[in-house]
Amino acid sequence: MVPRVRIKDVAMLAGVSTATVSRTLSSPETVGQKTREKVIKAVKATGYRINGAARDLRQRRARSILILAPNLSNTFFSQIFAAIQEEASEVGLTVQISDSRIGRDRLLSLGQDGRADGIVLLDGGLDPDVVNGWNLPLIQLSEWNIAYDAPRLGIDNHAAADLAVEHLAGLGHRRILHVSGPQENVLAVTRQEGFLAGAKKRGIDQSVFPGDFTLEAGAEAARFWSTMQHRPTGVFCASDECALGFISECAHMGFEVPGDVSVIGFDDIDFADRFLPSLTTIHQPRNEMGRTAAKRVIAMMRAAQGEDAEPAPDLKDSIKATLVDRASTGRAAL
Amino acid sequence: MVPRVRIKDVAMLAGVSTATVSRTLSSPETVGQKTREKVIKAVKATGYRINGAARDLRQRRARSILILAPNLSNTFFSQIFAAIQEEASEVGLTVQISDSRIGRDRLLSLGQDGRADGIVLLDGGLDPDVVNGWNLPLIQLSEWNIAYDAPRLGIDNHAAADLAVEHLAGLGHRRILHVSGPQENVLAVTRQEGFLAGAKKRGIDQSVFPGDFTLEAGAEAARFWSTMQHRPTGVFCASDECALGFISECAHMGFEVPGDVSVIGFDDIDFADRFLPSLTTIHQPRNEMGRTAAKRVIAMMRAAQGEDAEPAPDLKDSIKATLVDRASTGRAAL
DNA sequence: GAATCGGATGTAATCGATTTCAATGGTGCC
DNA sequence: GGCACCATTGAAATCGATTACATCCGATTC
Repeated sequence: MVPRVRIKDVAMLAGVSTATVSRTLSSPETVGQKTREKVIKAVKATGYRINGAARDLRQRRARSILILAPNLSNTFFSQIFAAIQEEASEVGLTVQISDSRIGRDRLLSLGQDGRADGIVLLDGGLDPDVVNGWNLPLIQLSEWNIAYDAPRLGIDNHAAADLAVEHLAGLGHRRILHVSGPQENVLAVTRQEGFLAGAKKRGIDQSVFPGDFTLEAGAEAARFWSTMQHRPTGVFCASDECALGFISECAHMGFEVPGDVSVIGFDDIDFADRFLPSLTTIHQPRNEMGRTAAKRVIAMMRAAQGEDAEPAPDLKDSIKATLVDRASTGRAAL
Repeated sequence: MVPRVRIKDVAMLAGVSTATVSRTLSSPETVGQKTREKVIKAVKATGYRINGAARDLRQRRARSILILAPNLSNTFFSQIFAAIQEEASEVGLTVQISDSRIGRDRLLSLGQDGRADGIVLLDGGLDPDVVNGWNLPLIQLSEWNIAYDAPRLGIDNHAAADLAVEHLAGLGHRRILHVSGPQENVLAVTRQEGFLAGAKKRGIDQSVFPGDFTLEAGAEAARFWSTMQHRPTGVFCASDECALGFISECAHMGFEVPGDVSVIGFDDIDFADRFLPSLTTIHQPRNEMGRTAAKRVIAMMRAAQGEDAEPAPDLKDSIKATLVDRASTGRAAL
């Protein structure tokens, strides 16, 4: 182990005080020309890097954003993470990630140990006491929970579900099955409500199969669907994975999509476009979601640290979901 | 903003010194029964949480692992991230992630600002000076670079490619096309070498189409394939995305998989199993990879901090890739 | 020439924990 | 009873930066 270079070493080498070195690095304009040069030379010579822990302690901030999601391996989050990290990196912040289902105590610690100064929360299922107990700038993204005392950002899931129904109805489908997500999930419930409202509004014969967003649930729903007496001709799945599972199982059972049944998904994951048939779905702009959430929470962090000379930039609150019409939906057979 | 509770406040409330509070929290067995109880009561009453920055500074460690990957939105990494975070969380470490393509200086800082004490590197394309300059426990995962002075972990890509060739050859294919990855990528090059060696060994007529792992490259390769005079009957793609792109484009052009051409991918991403046809591919155990890498780097961190009373657990170094035989490959037509 | 001003720099306090070292008091043994 | 020992505890040093405050010095003003 090479002994680390400290600010004192640099100061000594440059023949100045540590205060001057610190100033040279953080606000060079307050240091004299010649001194500045000496210091910079010494910094280069020693390969000095500021010790983050020391700086964080003194400044009572962590220069770090914490992302919490209920399941890091869910590929839906990947682009969101990437977008947040990009925004963060741009302003010199680091990014921590953690699964949000790691136990109450650990979770509380994450938000209270002073090593993060802002949070992007992608989980609406946590104990509100924990979330509100963090007392940090926080934004809810995608999922939400009204008990959390924090702004939220995401698409209008109710309206998006209505888009799906509208699309199927427009193609002449009069019987539609909804494969829902887990009932404890806000997104699932809201999409289902949107579906039900949309179906009712249009006088459509609806039914719901309880799923859980997974491929397997979709496959199971397909098997159920095949046994129905009056088979719905349209199916709206609460997630793309679920829709792919449905279609895949249909193929195995000898049904054609969209010939025998039109299927529409939700999310527009990467493979939706390349699946066979390509999947009609509701597009969630995940990149934009991550980016906007990051900007928001960064603005909140600035404000919390009293740097809010200028007000936080005006960011639009709601993100617009759109329907992408591909090959998995078609006219209803008569 | 609620003023944070400091250790001093707890000490005062419990009527003891800060040293005793600290000890109660980190090594309770050294504190008297009654004192311990008083302190714990005071901790609960105040809701005290240790300030991470202060502790990190004093102990000269960060309790954090840094993950670096060339593109966070690549869904191949999701499971790896999840596995690493799980292992880390279990031993009380936090996880930072960053794109590894953020510029030399930022990158150097990440490994030198003392806010991480171990690194899992998923990028073999960084400047070796930067990587070796970190001087932190580090493990290379999946991708690697011999110029990095650090252990590596991953599957044997050469052998895995041979598995693919063997499979196709076993099905009677005598002409095989390889859709490669970018030539500056170690994985791509090694897989290609394995392919070439495997083909030569078996007297197979080979050709290579230069791709870049993406869906689009696969589609492009398919268009190229369709124009070949003696069309290969087997195709080995360097990634699953690429294979899906190939198959999808084939379908659009009216070819059948595996009727007209057998396609095999690489990685076994989540959707490989549910694609139509389901994709024969080389399975990379990403969960195990992440988990093992995390264990390794944690052991290295322990050793670096002098806690290596016991030697690091004996972890197997190489991870085994296997071929998953699904529906996208079949006997070669005569 | 004295007083004033302000830019550049240094000294020392500070952030909030951990840990070394010394002091204390109780216990057991002779 | 006296002494050695051990378990507890506290005072103060420490980690490595930032920053409030004091100081110094040359230039400007009257």
